[in-house]
Amino acid sequence: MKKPSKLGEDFFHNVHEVVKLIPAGRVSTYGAIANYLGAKRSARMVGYALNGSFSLDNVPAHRVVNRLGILSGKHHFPPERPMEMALAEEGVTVIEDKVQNFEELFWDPAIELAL
DNA sequence: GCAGTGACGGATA
DNA sequence: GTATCCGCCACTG
Repeated sequence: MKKPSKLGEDFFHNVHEVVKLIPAGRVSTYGAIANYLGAKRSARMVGYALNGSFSLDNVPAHRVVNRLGILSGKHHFPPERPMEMALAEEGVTVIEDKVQNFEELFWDPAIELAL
């Protein structure tokens, strides 16, 4: 038997996997990912997991924002490459730390991966 | 084991 | 829109 815990290393890993599945030019939210992983009330854990994503190069954490489309984690990015810039490079318009056209760019794993 | 903290979300005022 | 409170769970001291 594996670890019976709902959240743990698997959760941490799953978050990275889902984030890596986000197509360029699209964005997702902590809540959506948490919901997809079955921990919709643990959106905080998603943010925590993304914090560990800095150990990896394949995790585009800049595509993950809060439900308002605000770059909540921009303060955790290196000043050399802020989220706003990374998103702009992919065609996402960001004004004052907020994703414009958020509803259209929103990518929900629970929906996109369910098809 | 307990308290504080955190890249959140929702409800309430 | 802002402020406050609660819930949820992992990490750190």
